[in-house]
Amino acid sequence: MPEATTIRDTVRDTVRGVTRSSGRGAETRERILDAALSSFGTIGYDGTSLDDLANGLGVRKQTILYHFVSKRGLLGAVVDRSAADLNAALFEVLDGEATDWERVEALVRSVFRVALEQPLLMGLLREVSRPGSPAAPRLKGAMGPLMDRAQAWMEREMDAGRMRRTDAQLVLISAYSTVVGLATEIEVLRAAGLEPTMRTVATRRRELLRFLRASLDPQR
Amino acid sequence: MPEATTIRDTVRDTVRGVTRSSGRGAETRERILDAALSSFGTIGYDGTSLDDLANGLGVRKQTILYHFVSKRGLLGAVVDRSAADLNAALFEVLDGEATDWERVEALVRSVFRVALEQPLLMGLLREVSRPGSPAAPRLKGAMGPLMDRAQAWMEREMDAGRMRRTDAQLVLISAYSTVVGLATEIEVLRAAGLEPTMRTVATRRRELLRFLRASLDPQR
DNA sequence: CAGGGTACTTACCAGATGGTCAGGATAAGT
DNA sequence: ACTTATCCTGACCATCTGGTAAGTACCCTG
Repeated sequence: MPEATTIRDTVRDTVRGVTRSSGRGAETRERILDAALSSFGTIGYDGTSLDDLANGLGVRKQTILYHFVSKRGLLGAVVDRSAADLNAALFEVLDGEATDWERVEALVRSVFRVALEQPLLMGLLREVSRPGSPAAPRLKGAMGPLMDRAQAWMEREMDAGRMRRTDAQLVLISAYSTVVGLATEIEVLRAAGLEPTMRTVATRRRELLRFLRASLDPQR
Repeated sequence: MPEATTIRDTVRDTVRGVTRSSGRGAETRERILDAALSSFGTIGYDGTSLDDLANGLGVRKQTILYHFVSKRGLLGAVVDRSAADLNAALFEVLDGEATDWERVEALVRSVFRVALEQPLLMGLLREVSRPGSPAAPRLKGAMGPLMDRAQAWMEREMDAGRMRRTDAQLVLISAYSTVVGLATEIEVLRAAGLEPTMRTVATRRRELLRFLRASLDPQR
């Protein structure tokens, strides 16, 4: 368990979120972030104890505080990194060559891919988008630019008549909550004893696309 | 975990949990349940402190523990009462005279009415349908009969050819998660600075009905 | 080899938390 | 008047919480 920090991990760590000095501790830092994401996303922020988190990692609690100053700081870092992951996936599509309806479809597929590959991230989103969450403003700040960009694009499409004129923000939030709701749904399915299949997810995706088409397609 | 208490206490608690002699303390008990529902549904179970809860009621923490033995006991009582409210609303429809598709619509409208009248209840559902929630099995037990009844009815309809044959449980869970997701959505809307309107809710309801029709209508 | 920065730890703590225990007040039965 | 049951409270406590302070071990640089 002690796992003496081997010396040669030095530079080979790809720092994902905020650029951080890539020393020996970079790996530990990432491991803490991973565990924290998992814990926050399942048992919640209040339900997570730094001691438990540290024990699960074979590390002392003070190591966590060394890297992230405070518990809130840790939550902030987790939110930032997760938002960065989401942003990367979505900006890629927004910058891509797909246009019009294809782009909407590509966005939806991209989000669902992330949701499937990183279910923990969805759990975090659900936890953080709670009214009293300490990280709600942080999430808003981290996701804001993406939302603004998407909204601006939609409004350009509407101006050009390629999209039906509606409240872009409302549509975006509906789509967002559908995806986050999917995470809940999967958990409820598990609780009911059913192992969620691809079918559930595919159905939900089809539903969302149908909703978007109904809201946005100028032909209807 | 002494957990002992006297036999008399145990019996008394059990009795109090189910029926509830209408003594002087009944009012206090209900007030505690109301406040607990509100607190659990917003800041969550772990985020709720018995001291704070009691202070908000102008009562000592021991009063809460007197009525509900433990914090978990309080959560259990809150879940039970909320589930009873939901059950009452839905069984009324299931026992009503509406048939076939009308009954499905009546059920959906009934659920949405409850969600609008008691948003706190939706918050509780979201909190409790979390993977690690201490009340997850309790909720399952309290809502199980209703789900079973609905599922049985759907399967009868399928046998009679009035409903397309699908996995009834899957459809029910999807509908459930849509409704609970609505609560989240409203909160996110608030966080984004938009005051949620009737329109949001109506849109979601229409969407859910469309999904159900697509899943169940034998004509399609 | 001295000095400094990084990564991590041991020791410790003040406050909050859920919970126990021993009552006190009031009303109702006998 | 005595008991009994219900409802509520003050005093107290073990435990856990996030957080501080002061090291220790290690590498890199001069």
